[in-house]
This record gives sequence, structure tokens and C-alpha cells, in this order.
Amino acid sequence: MNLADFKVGVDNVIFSVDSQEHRLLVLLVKREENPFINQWSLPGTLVRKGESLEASAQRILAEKIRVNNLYLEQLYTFGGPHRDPRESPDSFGVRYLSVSYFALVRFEEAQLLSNNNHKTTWHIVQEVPQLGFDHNEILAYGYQRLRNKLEYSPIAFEILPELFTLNDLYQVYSTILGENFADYSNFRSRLLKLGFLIDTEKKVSRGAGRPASLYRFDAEAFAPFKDKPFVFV
Amino acid sequence: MNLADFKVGVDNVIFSVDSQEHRLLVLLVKREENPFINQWSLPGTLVRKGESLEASAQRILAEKIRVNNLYLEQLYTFGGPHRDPRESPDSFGVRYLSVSYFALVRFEEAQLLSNNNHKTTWHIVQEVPQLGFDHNEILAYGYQRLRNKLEYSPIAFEILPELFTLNDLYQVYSTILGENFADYSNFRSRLLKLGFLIDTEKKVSRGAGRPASLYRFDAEAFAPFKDKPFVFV
DNA sequence: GCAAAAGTGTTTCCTTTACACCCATGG
DNA sequence: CCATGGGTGTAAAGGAAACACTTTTGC
Repeated sequence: MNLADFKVGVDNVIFSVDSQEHRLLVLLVKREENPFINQWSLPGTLVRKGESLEASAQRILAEKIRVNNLYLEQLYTFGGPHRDPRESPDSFGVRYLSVSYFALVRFEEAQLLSNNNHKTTWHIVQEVPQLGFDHNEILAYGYQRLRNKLEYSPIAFEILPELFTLNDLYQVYSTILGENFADYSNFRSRLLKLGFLIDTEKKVSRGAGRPASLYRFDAEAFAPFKDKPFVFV
Repeated sequence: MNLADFKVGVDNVIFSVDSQEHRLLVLLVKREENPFINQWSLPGTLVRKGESLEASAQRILAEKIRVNNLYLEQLYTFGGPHRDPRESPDSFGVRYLSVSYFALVRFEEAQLLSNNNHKTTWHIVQEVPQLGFDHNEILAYGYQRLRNKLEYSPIAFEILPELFTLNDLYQVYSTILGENFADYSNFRSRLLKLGFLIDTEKKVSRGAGRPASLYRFDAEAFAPFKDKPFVFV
């Protein structure tokens, strides 16, 4: 039989938004073994016996950070021969295939675990260095997916607290999509008109200025918009 | 080491549009071996040594049909344990993982090969039977992707001839997306305004009625719209 | 009172949608 | 000449973009 034998790896592109600093972050680990020792790379692992792909992605995520809420979805599968230097040169030995996952986690609650010597840290997406393997490519793909998802899926609410102000929401959007999209005032009216944000009437004051209303995302009211194109811009 | 060992399969969701009959078709094969013998399934194969995933997808496609033009892209990777009955019950033997690809081919030129006893035939997408493995799920996913792609990518031109009428184009769109989208007149003006369809001034007459202009897709003029959201609706 | 942040409203412009209508050809 | 399909134009409605203005708080 001339079928290829594979080990399957899972690589996670884990994003988070630091609203205070207005920065989009991605989690990287410094490799402690070959190949690419001492280079930054996406947190990844090889799939174990009896473990599903997604369970594997969850496991590596749980090893690096402790989170209460996250959004996780499969990205892409990279699997040509020669993509991993551990393969034998003629690729007639074991092949390494990578299924990448894309995650979005709450920054405030994401505690970095086992962070001895800063081997696992957040990096500003626009300033990531050269990564091991083909991870720069995977990251670029994930970044693109993140921006698309944000526009037509309610993933922002996955990383916002239960109650949030409209400015909190705006910060998430403008941090990820960049400054060149709708201004705050138009963003407000569009979202409120859609009707899936519930004003709880509770007010919160943050320093000077008028106190803001706290809103809640109503998943049921959002249902009609599922799969519909471009809810926000 | 408790890492899982994988064989990697590739399953193709191959779509085609029969404009005459106004039907969207998907290519299915009748399985001639176990598991799921005599059931319909997506054409698939296992990846060979030294073969990339995409090359594997191309190979199975070339075995079933001969085409001159096609669009091919990766869909999704299904890889939980227990998805393939060939796996040992406790999944501690070899695992089977499926990377699915999605293709769109020209109907007129797609000659079905090795079609002894109609083991490989086109099926109307809305009427596919129960398939082997998790292939109904993969097909549903591919169908969704096809509709999305059509709205913001120029994949329709991949399966149209070099020169086509605006009605030919409209037929592709309405066949795939269903009847409930823009009428022909508005479809015309929107696309022409975008400026990447070149009127060759050549006319073609098909029975009664005014002869139609033949148009050409200008890839360079389309470039600015790449990745931009919703060019058509 | 004044700066700062939240929230509302208005004006302009552009796109979408639903049609009506004209044009060129075969039979 | 009329049915058939190709092609153009337009009026009404709706949404996006820019920005001015009001409200409510801290200091």
C-alpha cells in the first residue's frame, strides 16, 4: 500500500482584544525544542489517540491560558509534503499535517499559565516576528477570518461581559477592523435599530462624562440575522 | 507515545450547473466496496505518499471526469474519532481523517469517465439521497460555501465560456442562488456598472428575440474588488 | 462652569427595488 | 405583425456617511 501515514497537528490562532490599549493581540509561544527552537510560533500540539481535532485544540488552549469564555472554529488544513522539517526528506516517511483553529478569548480573564520566562505571551498582531513552520501564513489567514466573522457574526459578544456599554462594543470593532469604519454615532444607531441589543437601563460611570447604559445581547432576537450577509459594517 | 496515527482522505464536492435544465448538480459515486457498499457518496480517495492534499483532490477529480476548467478550494476537515467505520471500535488503531474540497466545473465539457453501469453520475443537489459516511454533512457545507462564494467571488466565470451573454451569467446565478434574488434587469445594470464585463460587440442569436451581446470577463478590471464584500447580490 | 463622554437628530447622497417601456429578430 | 427575448430608463424607498447638537456626569 502506498498510502501516506500522517501525524496530525493542531495549531491555534488565539486572538484577544486589549481595549484599554486599543490593541489586537495574538498568543505566541517560544519553542523549546526542535525544529525552530527559540523561535516564536503558534501554540500547537499533536492529536492523541481517541482525541477529536477540536478537543485537541481545546487542550492546547487550556494548557496556555485559563479562560471563561471563548469562540473557537476551524480555520484551514495545511498538509503538503515538506511543510514540516521533521518529515524525512523524500516525504516517504511519516507526514505532518496541520489543522488550524481560530479562537477569540476575553483578555481581562485570560490568565497566562506556566509562563515561566515569558515563553507564552501576547503579541500585537501587526508586529509579529518571523514564526516557525508556516505559521505566519496561518496567522494571516486567521486574521482575515477574524475580520470577516466580526462583520456578520455576533462573535464580539463572546468576549464581552454579560453587560456592556455600546462604547465597549465599539472598541472591540474598531480595534479589530481598524479606524476606518463607521463613526461611533452611526454604529450606535445601526445596531440599536437591529433590535438584538437590550438596554438594561442600568448606568455605569467611568470617570468624567455622562454615565453609559449597559446593554445585553439577545441571542433569540439575533436569530433572524443568522447567515444573513453583513449585519454591521 | 500516545499520538494517533492517521490515514488522510480527500472527499470532493463537485458542483456543476446545467443551464438548459436550470439545475444545480453534484457528482456522486456508487460505492463498490465496504463500508457503505452500494450507497452513494462523494468521490474520494486516500492521500498517497509524496502527494499533496490538493494534488490528491485533483487526482480523484481527473479519474471521474475530464474537464478543461474548474475552480477548486479546500472546504473543511472532518476528523473526530468514530467518523469512519473502518476505525477500530476504541479508536486506538488507525484514524481516518477527511479533508474535503469543493469544485465547480463546466457542465458541457465535463465528460464522465469510467461510467460503467452509471456508477458515477450527476445528482440534483436538492434531491440527493442518504450518503455514506458523513457526506451529507460535507455536501451541505459545500453548498453553503458555493452560494457564499458566488456572491463575492468571480467563480461563475470559471465555468462560463470565454465569451458569454449576460443571460448566460444570470442563469448561473439564479440556478445556484434560487429564484428569489434580483431580477434580470437590475442584475444587468449592477454588473455593467462595475466595469469588469467587456462588451465585445459580437452578437449571438438563439432562436427568436433580439440577438444578445457577448461579454468577456476582465480579470484586471476585477482586481480592485478582490476581498471586497458583496459585489453582487 | 467647563470638559468629557453618552446619546439624538438631520441633511445629503447613493444604492436598491420594482417596474414600465423600447429594441431587434424569427417565424 | 406579433411573440420573444435583449436592453434601457425611472421613480420611490431605504440605507450609509458626515456632522451638528443636546444631555448628563466629574471636577
